[in-house]
Amino acid sequence: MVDRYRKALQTRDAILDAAIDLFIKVGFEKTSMDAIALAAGVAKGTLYYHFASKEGIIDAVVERYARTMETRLDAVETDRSLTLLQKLAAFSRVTKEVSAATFSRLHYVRYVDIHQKTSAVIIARVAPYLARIIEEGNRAGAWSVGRPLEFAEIVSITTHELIDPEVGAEKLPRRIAAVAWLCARIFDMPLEVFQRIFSPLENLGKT
Amino acid sequence: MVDRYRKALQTRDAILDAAIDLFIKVGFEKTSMDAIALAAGVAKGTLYYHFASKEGIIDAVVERYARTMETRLDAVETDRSLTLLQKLAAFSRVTKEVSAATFSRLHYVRYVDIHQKTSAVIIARVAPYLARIIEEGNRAGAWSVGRPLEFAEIVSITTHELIDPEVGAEKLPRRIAAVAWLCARIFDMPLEVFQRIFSPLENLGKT
Amino acid sequence: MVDRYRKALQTRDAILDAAIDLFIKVGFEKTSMDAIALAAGVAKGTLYYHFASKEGIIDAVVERYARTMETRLDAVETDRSLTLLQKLAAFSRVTKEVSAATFSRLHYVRYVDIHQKTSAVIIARVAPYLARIIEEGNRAGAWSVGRPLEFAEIVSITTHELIDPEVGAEKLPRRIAAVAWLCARIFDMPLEVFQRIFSPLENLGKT
Amino acid sequence: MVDRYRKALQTRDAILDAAIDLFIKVGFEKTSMDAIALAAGVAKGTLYYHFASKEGIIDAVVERYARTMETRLDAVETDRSLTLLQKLAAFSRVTKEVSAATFSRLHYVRYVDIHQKTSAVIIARVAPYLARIIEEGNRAGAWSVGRPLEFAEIVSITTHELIDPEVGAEKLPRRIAAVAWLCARIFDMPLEVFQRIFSPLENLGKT
DNA sequence: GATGAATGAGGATTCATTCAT
DNA sequence: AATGAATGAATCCTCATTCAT
Repeated sequence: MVDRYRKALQTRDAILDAAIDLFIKVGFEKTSMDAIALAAGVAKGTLYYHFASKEGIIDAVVERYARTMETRLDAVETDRSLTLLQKLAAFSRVTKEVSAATFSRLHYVRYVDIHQKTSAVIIARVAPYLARIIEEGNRAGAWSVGRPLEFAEIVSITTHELIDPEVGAEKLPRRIAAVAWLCARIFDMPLEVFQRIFSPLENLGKT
Repeated sequence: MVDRYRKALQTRDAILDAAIDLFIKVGFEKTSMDAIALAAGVAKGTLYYHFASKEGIIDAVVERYARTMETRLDAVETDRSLTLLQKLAAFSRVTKEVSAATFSRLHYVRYVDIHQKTSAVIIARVAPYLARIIEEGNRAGAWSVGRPLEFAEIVSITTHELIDPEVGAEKLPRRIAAVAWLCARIFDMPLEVFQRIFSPLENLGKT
Repeated sequence: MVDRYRKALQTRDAILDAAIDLFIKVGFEKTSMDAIALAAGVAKGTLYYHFASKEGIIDAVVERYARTMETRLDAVETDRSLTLLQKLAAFSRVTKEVSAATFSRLHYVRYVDIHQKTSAVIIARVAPYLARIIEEGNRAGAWSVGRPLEFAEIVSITTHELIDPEVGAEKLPRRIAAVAWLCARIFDMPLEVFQRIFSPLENLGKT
Repeated sequence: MVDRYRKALQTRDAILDAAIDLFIKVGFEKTSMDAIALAAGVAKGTLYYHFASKEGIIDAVVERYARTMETRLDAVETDRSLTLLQKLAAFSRVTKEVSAATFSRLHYVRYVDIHQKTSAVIIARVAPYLARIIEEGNRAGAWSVGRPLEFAEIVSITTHELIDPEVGAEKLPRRIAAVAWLCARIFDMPLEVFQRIFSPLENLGKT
């Protein structure tokens, strides 16, 4: 009973793994269900046993990583040992890491639906974490940033968007520097603070 | 002779008009060449007389509007009667107008290629105009903004990206306010200046 | 032991009930085994425990109702208290009733196999009852009808076939009238006799 | 121009010919679009250039033969050189011939939609011809048949339906004899008249 | 300059059936 | 007696592209 169920979950995961891999490599539209089945080592029909459609697979993929992101950010948010700036740095690091592992790759899947779905996740489920950190700083008098949520959205999307290899990977360092400079102004803090915070981003393209 | 040539151009334009219309309405991928031919009132073969492929049509569409953008921004840039702030406002207004007419609509065409092509145009052919205005201000001592080109890219893409109806049209005013607030900080100028500059953006969604 | 056996029969019947319901609602071809299993509240594998195949289910469905028909018509045939005309009326009534409950519905299942199987049942297992009544009348001198079996087939199929809602329910009364008129001629009896016999048919469509 | 158009019509007809052939041989559902294309000697895409869908092909097939039927029956109806009985015989012969060539074959295509579509054609577009002949006879006093249209429907469908090889080809002669006997009674004419009229039907199964 | 008939590879989805448990 | 995960063959349809006229 239970074994059978567990086995099924494994199959489901194998499909998801194979799918995300192919989506990233050749794009969503150009990934056929045949290819996914082949890569996952299951029959094509099995795909439809576990997911309603190709669209359903993508939803599952996005959801799986949205969950990962939330779990990681929850840990940061509830960690009382961190200072505000450390939380900011942790936010940047975590989003960068999870993103590097999946989101940022998903982002380049040549399919607008995915693009929109990941953007939506970032806006709705990631940016709020950053916003809450900013608000905390506002209350504590560490800085004074207007429109925390909207600002968080801008920064989150911008780092997600501008750092697009296709637009020109060589520009990455200068862009990160620009974001750091921008944050320094906005938070009214020394440039070095944000240079340190954003420096890990530079490895992004090298995955 | 010339008439025939002119007629051909008209046909070409009719195809482009029909294409952009359909791309926006139902998306690029879901727009078939048949549908374009039907909407343009020409035979399917005619499409291939004027364009090498479906991809070629999209390139032509993007190019047509990149040209429009450049022409308009050239006029702003060479207008000696404008002050720096007026140029900033003019830049905002022009990009908004042309965008509203075509780019922003193209942007929502559900096809990553278009998305990337318009983003590329904004980065490579629109942002530099803004960067030059910022640099001019830097030189004139009107403000002091680091990394002008990268900053111009961020602002251009951000206004292009964040103001996405699908992400939530109701958030538009607050986001514009956030951008205005951000610029005020960056340029170190009164908030009202940028509120005035960005206020026309609010009508974007209402087209 | 017996309980288990009884339980199994209940499951079998539940499947049959669910199947006939779906066949009638959406047609045989469009009814998937999944749908039957779902509607019957059993697992898909159970279907194959009780029936060899989808085809097997339909045979069982047809057989179940052929049996019902025979049981009812046997009762009519062996009822010595009925006059010939009463038997004729009873035949009409019984076939109509059973048909209305199942056969006529089965008949509209959009699948030729079923259509043929029900027609075959009517020809081979229902018409003979009518034929024997006619022959009895021939022998008794009540009427003189040529080719009793073939005539019985024609009448049975005709009533089964012509009274097809899809062909036009509004024509039903006039068609029944035509059959009555035809029988009056054939049996050489007053029209009213058959008008009375066939009148219950008019409610057929209203089930 | 015109040549191209004519060629297209030929292609269309070739598809229709191939389709009807396969429908009859292996049934509608079991005839794949691939098979039709192969048999017609065209590419699969060509099928969809000429017909919207598989369903569309069947509609075209039915319509083509409905037209044939009408053309032939129009000729009979307007032929002033024929007596009433000759028209009756001609009706029987024509419907038999066209039916033998296509309709009756179509009728056995194992697909309810076709079955219904041909039945509908017989009811709506064939039976009325017979009804008009009967009415003419009623007016002329040649016979007195009640409910001419409904009677025409019954006879048309019956001959179409009962003469079903699958129900038992060996019963055909006896059934035709039964129909002849029935008509003799209904029209109140000598049996031989109708025996002569229906005799050509006996060859039906031998196609 | 324009046409439209023809192509054929490619892809998503359905579903009856099997079988280990 | 019953289950449900897994199968894979089968099928309809889409569509960018070609080319003779």
